[in-house]
Amino acid sequence: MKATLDQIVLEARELFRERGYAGASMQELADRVGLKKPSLYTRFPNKEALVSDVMALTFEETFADWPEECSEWMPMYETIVHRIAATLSDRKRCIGLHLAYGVSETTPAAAAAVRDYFAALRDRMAEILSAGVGPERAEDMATDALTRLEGATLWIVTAGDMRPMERAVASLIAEARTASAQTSHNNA
Amino acid sequence: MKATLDQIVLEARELFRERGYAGASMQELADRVGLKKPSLYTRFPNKEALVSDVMALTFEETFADWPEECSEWMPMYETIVHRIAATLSDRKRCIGLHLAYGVSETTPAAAAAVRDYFAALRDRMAEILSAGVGPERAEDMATDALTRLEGATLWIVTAGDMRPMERAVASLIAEARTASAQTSHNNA
DNA sequence: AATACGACCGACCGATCGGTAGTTTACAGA
DNA sequence: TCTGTAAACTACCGATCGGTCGGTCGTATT
Repeated sequence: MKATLDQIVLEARELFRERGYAGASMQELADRVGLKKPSLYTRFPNKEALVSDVMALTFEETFADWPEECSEWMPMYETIVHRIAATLSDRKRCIGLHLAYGVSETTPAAAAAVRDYFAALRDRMAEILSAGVGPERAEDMATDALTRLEGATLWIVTAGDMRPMERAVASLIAEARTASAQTSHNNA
Repeated sequence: MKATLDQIVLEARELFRERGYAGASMQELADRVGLKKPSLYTRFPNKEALVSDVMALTFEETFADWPEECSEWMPMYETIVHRIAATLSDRKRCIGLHLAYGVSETTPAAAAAVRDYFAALRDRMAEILSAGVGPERAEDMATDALTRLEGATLWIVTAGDMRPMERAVASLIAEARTASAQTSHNNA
């Protein structure tokens, strides 16, 4: 095998991130991994099938080497917020957001994969937050946290400005602390 | 003229919003406005040139029938936040964000148009906020407000969920009020 | 040595892409 | 009524799109 499956998925992710779903071509993916186009179709039935593998890989990477469940929630929340922000700042754009806008009803499997990715990410963050701020507020807080992290990529993409992302990270962590303090106070 | 320039730009915007820059084709735009493809090229030199017209139209629409400058800042800020949120909720996605991700160094004029659009929008919001929270905090607050509004489209696009957008609007307005109160207090 | 198989590739498919050359049509002004 | 002009048209360009066909090659099994 000239290229492993993981290499292809990694390169596909980079291509989707740069050019979006419609703008990414199987020909360029083949060129990047050093294969001819027909060889790609021995591994993937079609272009759309790449998307779910790309999202699955991205989710796994986000939670690679994840600490034990017995850890305290606040360091865990800080870690995941920092990891997401670091990836977005590093790659200059969000592959999930680009695909979310790029897929449509003509690519239902891809749309489902993107939807499930963000739902799973939100659920994992809500699970962590739940230990600190209670289960009622956790899901909304996780959703809004992703809203701000993803939204901050707008300024990276258009102007190369990282400061909105830095402010988002700082205020998310600060808000989690205050929310936790209020919850403890209410429970006391 | 079978179709006015404005009709074409309006339809181009809808097409870009749905399919992104790469996914939108001149053929489909021609079909939608009831023209043949070559007729489009009598009005626009190329596909890329549509982008700046689309963004200009969108900016003008956002500030159509804008109240006099002598108005109080808080109603003005509420109005613009509500207008942006209403458009995003209504169209289910943001044309600016879709284009921001969709254009690249191969379409520099389009990239510049999108960058300038968001910069101008942020500046107008900062100008309004400046009267309430002071010029130092205004620009960051305006930037972060757009971050949250744009980010909230993620959940509309992927899951049809409007609640994150509603929460973003509510908390933006609430934060503007508190920030204003703090500023008044400091000045007093 | 015969066989079976997965990885790979050259050549090709119909369709569509952005864009253009050359021609017709409709209408305004003289 | 004639004429100039702009808008729209038919027909086409080379390139690229996602995807497929038929076959080659190396290797592992028997």
